Amino acid sequence: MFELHQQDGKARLGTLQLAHGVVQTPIFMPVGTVGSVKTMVPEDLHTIKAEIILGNTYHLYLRPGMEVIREAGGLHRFIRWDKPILTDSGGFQIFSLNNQRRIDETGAHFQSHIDGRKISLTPELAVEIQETLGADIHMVLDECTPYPATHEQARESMERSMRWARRSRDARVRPELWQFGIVQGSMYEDLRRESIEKLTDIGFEGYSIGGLSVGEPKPDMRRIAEFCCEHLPEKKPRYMMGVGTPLDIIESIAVGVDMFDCVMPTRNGRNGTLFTSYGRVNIKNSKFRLSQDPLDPNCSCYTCQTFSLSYLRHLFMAQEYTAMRLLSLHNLTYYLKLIHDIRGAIREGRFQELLAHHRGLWET
RNA sequence: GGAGGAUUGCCCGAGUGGCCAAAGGGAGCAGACUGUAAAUCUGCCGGCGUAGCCUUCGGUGGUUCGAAUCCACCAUCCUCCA
Repeated sequence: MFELHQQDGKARLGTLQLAHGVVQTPIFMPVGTVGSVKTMVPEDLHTIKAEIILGNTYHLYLRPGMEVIREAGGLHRFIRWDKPILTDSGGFQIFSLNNQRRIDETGAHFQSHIDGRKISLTPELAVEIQETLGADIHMVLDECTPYPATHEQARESMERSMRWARRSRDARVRPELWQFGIVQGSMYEDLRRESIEKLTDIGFEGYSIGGLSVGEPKPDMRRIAEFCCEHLPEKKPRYMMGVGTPLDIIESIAVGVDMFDCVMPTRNGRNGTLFTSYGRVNIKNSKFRLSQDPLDPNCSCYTCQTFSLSYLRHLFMAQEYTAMRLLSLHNLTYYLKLIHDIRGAIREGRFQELLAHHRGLWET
């Protein structure tokens, strides 16, 4: 169940009681698409206080395949992560692999990015896979509507996603595992509203806001996030999928979002961009060549407690695996510390203050 | 002593009369990344604020309307024969 404990403005403090444990909200969930938060092992994730991580239906279904995971006794046991897992349905792959898939009423038909073979993902199969994985929370199969979309395109796409949501709900056989519906409707408030009505009529344990951060201007993203939160049920968790930057997360919490996931801390870490208490850092910059300072003096992570900027830059330039691991570790630590600080600020009624600080820090 | 071959921008390397400030790669510099086809991708990379101009392809001199490209000599390196 989801318990709402406290609010500061629209920012909410709550807990999710899931099959594999309790999760505090707001929460940031590191992304581990193929059964691994890239470069991290479970022990690292425990150290940085990750409470729940993501997996992906499409990727895990293709490789290693359900036989392997069933044999291991589910995804948790397979990857040795005993805390909650949320899985995405493959809906985002409909969006990101758009030139090698076909979509019709039955579902999405992909050409595998691994070996080219054809695979079909229906709403029912996506549920079956995710229940086999044993995800504490799984997503209905949806179409992440590309941006820009005309009102008509957005309506068609949203309505199909809503029909799929119905089928997904009907396909469920393990009620102890949560299932979230996903709001679509692009940048159109009437469509978003309609989508919310359809989903709440069906009834889910929580609701995701999908189709954002797909190239739209920031004001649109903020507007739609706020609009959705105003119309979603108060007593259910709200998950903004795939978002985002530190500022996106705080701004979204400010309008009432509870859950987030994003590849940004891990991918940007691997690509040399770091999030710190004083803003963004590109570790490649030559100004760090001789610096004996830590990456972030206000960070408690192993990377910042141990190594100099000079050494981290060297590792990155030399393309050492260690660089990717240390930088991912730092970024994830930053994100989880951020969310922890946000919770504290909500609890103590100074969320607006924290929000203002981060606007100043990132809006440059 | 003789016979061949080589010398290109930070490095490697293509280029054998104009389409060459000179392919390509590396290094370097800067940027991007939002439910992960990502240890990926983009831009810059002789000088001058651009159009354009200026100085470059071991050195010097020459041939030519025009030379990194042809000729002569010099320098350095490599291979083979004595």
